[in-house]
Amino acid sequence: MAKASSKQITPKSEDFDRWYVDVIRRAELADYTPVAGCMVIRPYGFALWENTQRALDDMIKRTGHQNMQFPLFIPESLLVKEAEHVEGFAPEVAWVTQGGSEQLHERLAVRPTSETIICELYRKWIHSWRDLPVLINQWANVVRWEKRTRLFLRTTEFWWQEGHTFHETWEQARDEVDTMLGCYRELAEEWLAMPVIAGRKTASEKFAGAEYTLSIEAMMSDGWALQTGTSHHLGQNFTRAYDISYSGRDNTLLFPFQTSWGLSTRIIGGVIMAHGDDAGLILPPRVAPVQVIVVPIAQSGDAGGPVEEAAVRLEREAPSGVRLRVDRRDGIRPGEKYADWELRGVPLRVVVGARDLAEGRVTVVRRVDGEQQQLPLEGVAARLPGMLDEAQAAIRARAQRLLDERSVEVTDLDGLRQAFEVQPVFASGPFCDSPECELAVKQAVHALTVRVLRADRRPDGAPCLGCGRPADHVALFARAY
RNA sequence: CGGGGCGUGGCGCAGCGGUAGCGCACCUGGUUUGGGACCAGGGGGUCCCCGGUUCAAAUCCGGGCGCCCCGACCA
Repeated sequence: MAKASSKQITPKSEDFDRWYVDVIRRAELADYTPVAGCMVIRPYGFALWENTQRALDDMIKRTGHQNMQFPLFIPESLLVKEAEHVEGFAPEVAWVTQGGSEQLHERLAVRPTSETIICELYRKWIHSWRDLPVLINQWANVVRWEKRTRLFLRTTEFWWQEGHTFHETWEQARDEVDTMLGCYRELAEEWLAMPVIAGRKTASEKFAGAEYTLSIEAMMSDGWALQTGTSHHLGQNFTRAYDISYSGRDNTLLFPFQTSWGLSTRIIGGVIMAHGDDAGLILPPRVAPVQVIVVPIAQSGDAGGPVEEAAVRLEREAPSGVRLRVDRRDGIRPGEKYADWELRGVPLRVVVGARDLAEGRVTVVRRVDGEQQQLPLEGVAARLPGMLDEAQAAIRARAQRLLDERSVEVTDLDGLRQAFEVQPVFASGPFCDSPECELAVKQAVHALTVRVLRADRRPDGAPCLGCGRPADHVALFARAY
């Protein structure tokens, strides 16, 4: 039976943006704050981020990097040394001009990213080819002054990791950039169940100061693209500007090649939009703060009875590593508990009630598709890890199906136009990567962007869909957040 | 930065000259519990701010401030 509308969230199909905000606030992932454009990540949302963080941090360490921490502030003189970089970030930098009651002699930027200060410090520390490679990472918050913000996707302050490395050769930096993009792909696909398309950004979309930028792009369930991780080959642009030089193997003075790569809390927005439905979040088990919710169906006067006994048994028998919780809240009926945990995206629900218990069974319901089964209480706890793996796979498969269904091939601008007439899609087609053709694409379909030049596809001599000259790439075209 | 809209308990709104109300949420007690319960009681608001008009302003007038939505720019 339909309840008062205030208990429900806006249906996705009715208004995707409102659905998105409703889900985040009702599931208590995050909220607005008194600070314009800045959000607060609430415990449930932060637990989701922490699980994501842990998975990525392990990969960062496994690939040989170490964590460290740099200052929040960057002196103006430092920030401006790399021309393209400053120009790119200038409109988004927040400045500190006063400390206590005293005017500062030099403005301090609140870091929008840390390349510049890291270069300044490593200038002191890199002297020899033996000091290379430098492989470091920091988890930090950064500030980019945004005119228009959206929870998780674009806020003035956000949280991320930024990796920074220095290498002897261009090729080593290239390999690093590839490796880390691979980690991001693994995180997105294996942990967050979001299939992604990887590739290189066009000149207009690359990081300010980079030689080139790679990214992974995921499809949200409305067909829009979300860039969920980026990896930049910085060449020697910064190391020359910041005068990081070292003595090489042949005793000549050299500039190292540099990379940087980042993944932010934005990816949480991706998880929400990629998987969620009208009932709320659908979280992949590997990162879900609560993986299994046990709902006891209490009967009046049976405190300590068989229902509670079964709940306790599940708690005790759940294999370590399974994040299981029993919802013992009093005064809330089971239906409301179901709705509540569905909203929060918990992958599995175990319903423990007298009726099933009389036959020695419990009911297990999977969030992603509502699939329901009665299983013997005996041994059910041991089966949870397997069921969680299946749920993870089901979420991934569902996202893959969406991506497949809404991907199209195009060969000319007309085809591109037609592809977007019905609904937003991921369109792929031969592309020459000239600024003129990029503009032509943007004009052909409103708000359309070149997401990436796909790493997994070759044009095989097909003509560019913009100019007709032989294309060097297959580009992914989509509307993007 | 251009166009539009809105500021009234925590949230969503109504009231548009006579001193503030509804739904949800919240608190207490009880009955309930296999899909968002019910009954009874209760707490909570300088009606965004400043000024003006009036016997009387949430309501009318002037000026601020804040926020949201739609467009141009962006992880």
